[in-house]
Amino acid sequence: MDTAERLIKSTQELLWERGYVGTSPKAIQQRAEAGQGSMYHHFTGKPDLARQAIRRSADELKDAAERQLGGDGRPLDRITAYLRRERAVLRGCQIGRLTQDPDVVASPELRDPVDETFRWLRGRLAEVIREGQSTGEFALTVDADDLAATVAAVLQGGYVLARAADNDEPFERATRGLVQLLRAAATSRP
Amino acid sequence: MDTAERLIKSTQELLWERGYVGTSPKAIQQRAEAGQGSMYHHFTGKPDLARQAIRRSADELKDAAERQLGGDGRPLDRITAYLRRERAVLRGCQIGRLTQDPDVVASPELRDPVDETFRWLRGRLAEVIREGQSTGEFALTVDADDLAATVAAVLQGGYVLARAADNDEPFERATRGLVQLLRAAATSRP
DNA sequence: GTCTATAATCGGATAGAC
DNA sequence: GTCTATCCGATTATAGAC
Repeated sequence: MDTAERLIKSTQELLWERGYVGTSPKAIQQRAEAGQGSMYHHFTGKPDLARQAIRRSADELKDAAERQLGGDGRPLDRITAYLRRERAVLRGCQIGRLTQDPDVVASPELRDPVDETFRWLRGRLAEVIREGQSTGEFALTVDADDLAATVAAVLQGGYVLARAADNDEPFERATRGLVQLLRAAATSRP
Repeated sequence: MDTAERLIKSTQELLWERGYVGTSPKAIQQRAEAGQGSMYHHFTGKPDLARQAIRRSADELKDAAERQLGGDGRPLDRITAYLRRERAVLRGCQIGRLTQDPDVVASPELRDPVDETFRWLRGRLAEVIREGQSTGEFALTVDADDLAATVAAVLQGGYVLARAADNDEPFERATRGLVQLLRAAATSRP
């Protein structure tokens, strides 16, 4: 792995662990085992490096989500598989955590990939839900775009609750509660 | 309002806007219109001040939640009222945002009030849900503690999605989707 | 209680040598 | 491409005067 690549990877990790305001160029350089000169040769500065790291993380998140959502099972099973996927819960979401960073939301350059990622995720979830509505697996009484936002929110909120408790349990409860609700709602009479 | 009080209030606001790592003693002093000497006279340092500010915010959150959850309406209506309460969505949750702060989760002193707040909230929601299950408003097929976590997670995740989009819409969708699911699940046949 | 002075360290870079 | 030197402001205090 070359220097520029190591710098991006280190920045991804630090943004995940400490956020943008909590991450210094020096910390990035040390983790990447690169000198200051190298960093400022390959990137114009911290915002530039962060921009590229965030784009990389966004792509990784989309790929990982598509692995469950794009499967060939039934829609409800794919959503359930996505919710139940093995996750490092206490680390939180590398993209979602950036929404709490004042410097990220204030900068269009940094917020754009975050915005785009969740927009894509909600759209993709809504597609799967609509598919399930056409087969009768999902209740027709619930708007697909609303429900997609609910599913994405349970994950993001599950991370928040787990980190507050320093324990995976609230995350597991939140996702399990949602799956139970989805199953119960599927068989409902409008 | 005396100086110590203004310092706490300013710290609450800054923790909400910028988090712990993003908030400096100097910024707190300026917002409170207090000098350095005053701040270090009343508090031992930034962690002490943050601790007191977080406790204050936690109490405020609990009071606000209890206003809807402790009403005398039907359980489903109280949960719905809590979800639909007027909120400054784009500001996010003053307590939830702290879970993304590395220095907060690393310090028991600072994380404890956050943990306690969400523990209380989930417990309170579970009580209301159990009440609703006994009256048939909530499906018995769903575990009350799980569902309570789901409800809390939708709110916390709704904030995340809204801040990513710089728009209230995803929050409104997420909460609306949950309300629709709750209604649909209530009438389900196990 | 509040003020000003002082200080060690960090943050985020630029400049020029190699 | 990478290294070292240098810079200026911010961070998080402490000390002592008023």
